[in-house]
Amino acid sequence: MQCYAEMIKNSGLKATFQRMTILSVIDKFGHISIDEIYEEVKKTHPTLSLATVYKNILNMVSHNVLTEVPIAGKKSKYEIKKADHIHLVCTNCNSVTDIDVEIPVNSAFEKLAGEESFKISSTQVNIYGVCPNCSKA
Amino acid sequence: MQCYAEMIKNSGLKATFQRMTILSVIDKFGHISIDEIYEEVKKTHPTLSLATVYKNILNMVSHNVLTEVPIAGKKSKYEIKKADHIHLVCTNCNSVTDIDVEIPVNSAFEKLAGEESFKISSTQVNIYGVCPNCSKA
DNA sequence: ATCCTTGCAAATGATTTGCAAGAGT
DNA sequence: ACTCTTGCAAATCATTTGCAAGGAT
Repeated sequence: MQCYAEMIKNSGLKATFQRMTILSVIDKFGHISIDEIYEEVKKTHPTLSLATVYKNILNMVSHNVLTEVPIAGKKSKYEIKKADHIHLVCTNCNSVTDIDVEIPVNSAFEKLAGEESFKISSTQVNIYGVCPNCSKA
Repeated sequence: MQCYAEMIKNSGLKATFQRMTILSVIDKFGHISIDEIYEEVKKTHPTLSLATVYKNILNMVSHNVLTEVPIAGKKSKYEIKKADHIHLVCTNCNSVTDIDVEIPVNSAFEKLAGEESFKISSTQVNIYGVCPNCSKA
């Protein structure tokens, strides 16, 4: 995840300072909610407004720079777009971890969807439970 | 899905008229958002308040009568709780359909989660795309 | 009789919008 | 230069809360 400016320009948006700052925060945290992004971004750029964070997240999601990760009972988190993968969601500490393998089930999904004549565009898999860290305590 | 009163009482809640009405609407529609529930419920019971719908959805989710289905870019929908299964989410008409098979991947999930020492409590799979109806048009 | 639940209205929180000034290409 | 983007404040929308009255067990 080297060049944020390129990612943004390639999507058709202008590479503003605000967007690059937001992207770098998301990249650093992996999965993060809008208000968390704002809190983080404020530390280095106190004038960057919450409205700007909102506008940009929406914008970058619809331009395929970011992906929304909706989570039951919580606010959505956002991540930099990459191939579909599995999320481990800790219901205790609210952390989200990627499992970086191909979703092992895409063929099964396609078969199922095919039976229903459903045209797949993307898949989203959340596994809820307790992460190793929280299990200890 | 015969006896709403039983479902509610078994969960430890009182079987009020409002809860049974809400449950029957969810049952009828399968997957439905809070404001849609309210609109529907108002038709037969105009005095049932939106606050009551909110309170009861939250309550029945935490008492395991309902399950929240979070959807990227949309408001969550709610369904009557049953075994984990796959949702086909149409990004065109916003409909949600169940695929009523065991999630074909639970063993794969467990293996993956096991490698990470992650204790699974539930899984949530959304497949986004275009449903047969919308494909025609 | 007791405790839980409702409905209302108000409070809070989250998100969106309009617009003039400023930044990117 | 031109167009897109920002920041602010206000507007809007979504959700939660407190409390007195009513309902379920």
